[in-house]
Amino acid sequence: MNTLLQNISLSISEKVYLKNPESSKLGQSIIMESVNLIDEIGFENFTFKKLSIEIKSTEASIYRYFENKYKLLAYLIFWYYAWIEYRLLFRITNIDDPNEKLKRAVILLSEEVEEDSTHTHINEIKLSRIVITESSKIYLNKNVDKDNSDGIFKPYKDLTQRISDIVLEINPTYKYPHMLVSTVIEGAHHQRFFSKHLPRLTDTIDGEDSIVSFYLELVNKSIQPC
Amino acid sequence: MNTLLQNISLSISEKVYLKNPESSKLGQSIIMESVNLIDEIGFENFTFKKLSIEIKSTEASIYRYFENKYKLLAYLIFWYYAWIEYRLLFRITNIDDPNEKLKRAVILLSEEVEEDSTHTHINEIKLSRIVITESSKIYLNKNVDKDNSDGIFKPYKDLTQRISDIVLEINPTYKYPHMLVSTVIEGAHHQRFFSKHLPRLTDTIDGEDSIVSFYLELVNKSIQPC
DNA sequence: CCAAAATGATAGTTATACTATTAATTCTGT
DNA sequence: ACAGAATTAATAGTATAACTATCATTTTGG
Repeated sequence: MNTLLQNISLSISEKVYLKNPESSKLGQSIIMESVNLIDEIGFENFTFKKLSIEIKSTEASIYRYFENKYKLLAYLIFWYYAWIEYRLLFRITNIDDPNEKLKRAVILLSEEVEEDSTHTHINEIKLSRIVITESSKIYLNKNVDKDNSDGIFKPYKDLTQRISDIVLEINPTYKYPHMLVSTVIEGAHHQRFFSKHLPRLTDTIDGEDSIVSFYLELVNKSIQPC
Repeated sequence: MNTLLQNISLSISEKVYLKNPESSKLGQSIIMESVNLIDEIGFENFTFKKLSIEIKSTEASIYRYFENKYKLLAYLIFWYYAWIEYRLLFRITNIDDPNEKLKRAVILLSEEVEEDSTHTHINEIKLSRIVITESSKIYLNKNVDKDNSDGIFKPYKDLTQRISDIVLEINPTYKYPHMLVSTVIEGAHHQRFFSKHLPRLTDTIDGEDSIVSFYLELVNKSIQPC
């Protein structure tokens, strides 16, 4: 998988960048260091000025790649979702039982990312923490409709659609496949955050990842026709 | 209920304000107009400068009530959750069947707010839109642990706890009551937002509020011991 | 090796997020 | 009703963020 990942490039809408950061050393270091810096100081405190110091470049140069820091964040988030979809395909190839496919999908969506494929210049562990804390900021704003019509949410929609299709394979009459899947994706992020910072909103059980267990059970029961 | 609401004051941690906005005309107009302004232009574009113009006062005066705009937002969000808990108590008094109580709670959490009690100086319809779009911004940041230790999240935790208790009345062995309830609260907000801006992530069904139906079914099935 | 493209260095603009000071107004208790 | 206290208004000022513009320097590809 790692060897494949370095050869394919995850497709992200051209509307999120002015110049493809994959296309140059500088662009790649913008991506790599922005992940480190956002993870460290949080998106609110993150500025292009600070990033330019980290990468020993200038604000103006970063602005040649991204219009503003929200677009850069969008790039990172959608890179992540494209990466998740890519891993999903890997985990379900050659599996025929749709129940098993769905189980693997839900685990992928709700488990903690611990794997950092050293073959990309992005630290996936840090990026997954950024996704948990910052991802909603790319759509919870007044630009969402324009961004959506620019197609930037495609990787997210594609992932949701793909898993919804598995749900419908199991139960073609289930009425809310997309809501179920987007509830799991967003919910898993929230529960991860809550378990760390607001544990009273969650339920911890020794010796198990209760976020994974919770969503596995929730999805299973929800799609039963009973 | 409205007559009661004007007499009780919803309890919000004193840590979110410097001076209680309920205690003066100026404070009340800060609250009232901030709801109008945030709903209109979004929290990112909202500034104390703009608010001061709306209320025909000054930035400095607003700063005497709230440390910064995040604290003001926190005040609004927790006012909302305290209001929701208050309405919950009203809707479930004299109901004995825990299944009916839970049903009413889930409806309250997932339905659209259409009721504006003219007896408060807060427009609840606008506030509910603010909660949908902006509420996560009060905890998805680097201050969350300090804010939490200041107790500002209490109204949210109280509401979650109260509904979790109903879940446990129905099924005392259910392992994830808090996660289920917080998933419904946050999820309902997200689904409301998606249905308006990213409908591909949801499922719309003619003639019904599919967000309410989805969460009613999800909760019901999840807590079945089967 | 030369031209074009990319990057760096620097400066400047506007807006935000505050803090400080003093004057004017309003409230409170006797 | 009035003095003193508290609150609010008016104004100014600082630091930083979020850009834009210009020109010099470096890198790269044919």
